[in-house]
Amino acid sequence: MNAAPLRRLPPTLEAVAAAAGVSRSTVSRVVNGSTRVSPDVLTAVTAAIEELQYIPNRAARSLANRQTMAIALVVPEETTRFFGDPYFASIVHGITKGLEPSDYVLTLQLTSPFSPSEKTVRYLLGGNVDGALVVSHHSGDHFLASLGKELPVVFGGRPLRPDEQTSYFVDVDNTAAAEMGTQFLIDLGRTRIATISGAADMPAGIDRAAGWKRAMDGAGLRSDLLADGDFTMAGGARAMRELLDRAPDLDAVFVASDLMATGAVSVLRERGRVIPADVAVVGFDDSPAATSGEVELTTVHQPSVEMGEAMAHMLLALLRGEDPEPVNIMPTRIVVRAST
Amino acid sequence: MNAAPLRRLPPTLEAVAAAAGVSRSTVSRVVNGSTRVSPDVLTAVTAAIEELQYIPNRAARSLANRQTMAIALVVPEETTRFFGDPYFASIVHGITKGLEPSDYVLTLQLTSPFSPSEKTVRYLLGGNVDGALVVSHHSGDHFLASLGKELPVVFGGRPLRPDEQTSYFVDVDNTAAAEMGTQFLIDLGRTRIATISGAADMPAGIDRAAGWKRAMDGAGLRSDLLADGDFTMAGGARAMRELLDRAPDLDAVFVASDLMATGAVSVLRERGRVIPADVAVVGFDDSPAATSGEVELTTVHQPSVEMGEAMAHMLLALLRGEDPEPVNIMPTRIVVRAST
DNA sequence: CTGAAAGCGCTTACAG
DNA sequence: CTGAAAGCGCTTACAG
Repeated sequence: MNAAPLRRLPPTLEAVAAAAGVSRSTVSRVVNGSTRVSPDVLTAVTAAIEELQYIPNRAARSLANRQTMAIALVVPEETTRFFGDPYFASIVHGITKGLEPSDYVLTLQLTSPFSPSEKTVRYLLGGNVDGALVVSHHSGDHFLASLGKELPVVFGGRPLRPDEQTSYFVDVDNTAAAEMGTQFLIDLGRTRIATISGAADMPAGIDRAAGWKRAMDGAGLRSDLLADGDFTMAGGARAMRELLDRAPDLDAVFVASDLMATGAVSVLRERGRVIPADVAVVGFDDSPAATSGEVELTTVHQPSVEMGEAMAHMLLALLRGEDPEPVNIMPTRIVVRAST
Repeated sequence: MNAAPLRRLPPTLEAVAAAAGVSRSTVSRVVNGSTRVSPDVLTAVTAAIEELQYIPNRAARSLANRQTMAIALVVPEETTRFFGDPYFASIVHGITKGLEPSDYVLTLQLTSPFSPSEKTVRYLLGGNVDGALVVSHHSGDHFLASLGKELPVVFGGRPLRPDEQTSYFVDVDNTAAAEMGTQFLIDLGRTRIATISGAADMPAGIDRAAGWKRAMDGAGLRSDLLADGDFTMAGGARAMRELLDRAPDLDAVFVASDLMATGAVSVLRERGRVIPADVAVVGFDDSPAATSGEVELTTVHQPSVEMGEAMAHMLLALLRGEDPEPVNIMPTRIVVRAST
């Protein structure tokens, strides 16, 4: 007893061919946009397709031409973190936009940040997708880079180890961008500038901390005030408390993500600091978090949506068999708001 | 000139059969867990599969048995909203969990909240998925309900129009839950209780507003203070400002989502109200937003993760050809924190 | 319990 | 420009 309703079987290529009075080969050609079809045949076939509401069977097509027309969106993050940081929203938005004009669909693979689940690996290597996009603050692990020979993969964010030359990725120059953000604070006359960094095992975390240090060193300021905020709002708050305890006299803080900055701002106000009079704050990302908190944040803007699009375009190029630049570093800039 | 590297073709059923010295039928049986296989053959085949690292070709399998082993996650929301509200994170987390033990993969379809894109419809009806899960505050539209005959669909949230009997969905009793949240405020002795509702075109928005009104009416209190917050943080802030302007004397507010409550709390503090002394706040969801803001929120807890899981289970049952209860209403409860 | 054979709905050289 | 035919890698009655 199968409760599923019986459905009329969808029309096949065969049916269209019969309706149009041509062979299946011909229908296949028009479906796939081949030029070698005479005008009248084209018209007849198009009409038949329209009339029968024909939609090609994806499985049959995949089997025949060895393409799945699917792309995996691999997210090695905790679900809550992935959904909790607006930065990801922008990236995914960009990816969706970039893939829109193509016929590829996106498949979601939420997996552990440490090592991909067996199901994910099997899925990726089982010929279920034509390529993969990896989006994560952890993506520097490039755990899939080894699969680069098996499957075209594009990462969001540089590889953790520079020797992984095989990787394709799009990123910003996090070090230079963080240096710029910190320099902005220095130019404002601040001298006791702390930083709240992302986790030390993530390239974005490492590089932004390095950029802060470079600016501080360059200005002859002490770079002793660093606390790890782990790219979460709660972590940002925690780090801010720690920094305030260590250095009640700090007059500025460069925070490696807007989300963490939101947490930091709460703590600063809780402790009676006026922003920016007492403490100036510069964030990073220019995500919606920058403008949705208690104080609108001055921040280092990175073009997240465009980065997602660029990832999609790079993968699409790879899938076309082209040879795109493997590294795309996009520009950043400072956006000044109320927190400085 | 195709730049894509040549790859060794993956092993097929045929290869495994040869290696194990049996027919393809037999290998197919063990791959699919049929019981009608003798122990020694089972051992031999299993060994061959292991040795060759055989992974069944999904397209071939789909073509033969007319199952895609894919489920669409349809999200009729703006990308930023989808990613901006932690409620969705929990639902998707639950869905992922619920699908984990199965062999189904999840396909992501971000689409317009108003009408599904043509690409989405083609995808869903083109035999690319075996079923769909629709997650959205707008899901009451049940725009896909009409496809219910073509494709098993499970919604998060009740249909907007009660006559859509065909729908499968999981939800909470939003009216009762909102009434409970409001009653909690009444029992605290508050009398001038406002509400910030979700949008009026979404079932969750409508029902929670109705529940608030029911509690107010039941207590003989005036239910004149309602403002729409559109389920966003910014909307919550806007609504709070409006309510405060209209009724500076309000002493409590029931907010239809924690995310909106976060915005409302900011405004209340900005306007010098002490929470909960001057104004008590009750949210809805018990999402991470309830505890990540300036004040930990008392809120109506709904089991979002479990709801996602329930959606997955219901769809899986449908796909098995079973006949599950079409409606699953899950329990809610009050969680008391600092805002009351 | 096991195998031979047909069939799922396409694409793709190969002829013409 | 068009068609006949083989083949993609499985599953599934049907025999035995």
